[in-house]
Amino acid sequence: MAVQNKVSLPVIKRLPKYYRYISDMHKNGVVKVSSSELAKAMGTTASQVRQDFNCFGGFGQQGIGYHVDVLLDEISTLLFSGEKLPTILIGTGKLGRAISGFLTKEARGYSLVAAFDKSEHEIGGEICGLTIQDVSHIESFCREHHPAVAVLCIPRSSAHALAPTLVALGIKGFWNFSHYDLSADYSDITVENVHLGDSLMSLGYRVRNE
Amino acid sequence: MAVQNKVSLPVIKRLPKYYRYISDMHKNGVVKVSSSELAKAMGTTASQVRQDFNCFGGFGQQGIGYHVDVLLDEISTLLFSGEKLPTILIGTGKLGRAISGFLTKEARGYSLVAAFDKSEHEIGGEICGLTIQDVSHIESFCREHHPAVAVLCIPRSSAHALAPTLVALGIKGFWNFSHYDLSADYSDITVENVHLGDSLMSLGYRVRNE
DNA sequence: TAGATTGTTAATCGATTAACAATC
DNA sequence: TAGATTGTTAATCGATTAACAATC
Repeated sequence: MAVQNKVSLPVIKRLPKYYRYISDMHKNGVVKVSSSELAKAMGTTASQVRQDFNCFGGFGQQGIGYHVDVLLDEISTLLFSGEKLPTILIGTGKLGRAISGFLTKEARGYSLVAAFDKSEHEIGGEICGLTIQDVSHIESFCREHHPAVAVLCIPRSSAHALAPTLVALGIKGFWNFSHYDLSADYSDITVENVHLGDSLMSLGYRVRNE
Repeated sequence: MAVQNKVSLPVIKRLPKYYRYISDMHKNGVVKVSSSELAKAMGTTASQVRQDFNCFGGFGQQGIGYHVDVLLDEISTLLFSGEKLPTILIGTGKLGRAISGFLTKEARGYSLVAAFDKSEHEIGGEICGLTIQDVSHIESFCREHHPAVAVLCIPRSSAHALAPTLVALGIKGFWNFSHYDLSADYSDITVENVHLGDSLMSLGYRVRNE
């Protein structure tokens, strides 16, 4: 299985949705599913389902369909295989606390290894079982522990200031809640942007104008 | 100006980013900008900038470029014109608190008018200056106050259970943090999904496999 | 007028959908 | 074998990019 030479971003972004629907089916005891059944449930087309799965080598059997457990295994492997990604949180405000709670309690494949803030008020405090460190210690921490992912819950200016350091220290992935456009300034890193402001603005536009 | 018959979703989703960059330029005293300058700053192409702006009638002057203040005005009008959207929050856990804080303090164009939860522990408490109400009162509240937007910070099962009621009560826009796929089950409503789980999974895939 | 840069049409590119041969 | 459904190739669709005439 698995040829996955350059799978396109739209396909990758659909993987979690497949994972959600197939997990559900598995929980509900569904054993076998066809591309058209899955497509109907998910609101997409059978063609797309088959094209997507075939990006990773194809998980089905001609004439039969897909075994739910095989599908779940394959997609889980794609999404979660290997070591947990050591992750640091930067910014322990309200949003940082909610997000790190989610990451440690509900997400799979990540391990929160440190949290940083610049405020005296936060440093020394506790978050997800970790002691909040002064962000000025971030460089020495990264040199020693080599985290792979950074979660940015800080304002745009701070993110802009910190980004070159983090990239130089070998951070490969950013879960970016700041409004700074990381992807514009760096290549060779992976960024998932969660721009709450952008999201609200486009929602507003559509509610008002559609 | 403004012809905007059916502007495509990719264009709409780019509006907030234009807004951010143009706001910045305005703050920094930039008076005039060409499509190629703006494109370079934003990491896109001059063609796309001009195509995008022309979806809304075109904001520039041939031979000259775009006036930053005109651009900012036009895009602000598109994004924020008219009444603030009356908005309700459902789910006042950690995430709900962070998100409603963002909506009331940092976002434009929205007005949080009520917050609901189902937990005894939350009901009667305070959030963003509002008293948290029992979610069982949501129907009568909506009949009286006609909110336009609902922010869903509740688990998937609750969202699934509540959605038909909310849609029937006339909610037009959903800012959906639950993992329930609203868009699959309803049309005629506008949904902005913030699927944190999906976001983390696709980040993980890319960090591991790229 | 000449240079610059838009607005807009045309070409390209990529993603989605349809079709069908392979095969269980 | 016949029916079903995949894997995969071909056609379509839409979005992005390029080109160029309009015009400031």
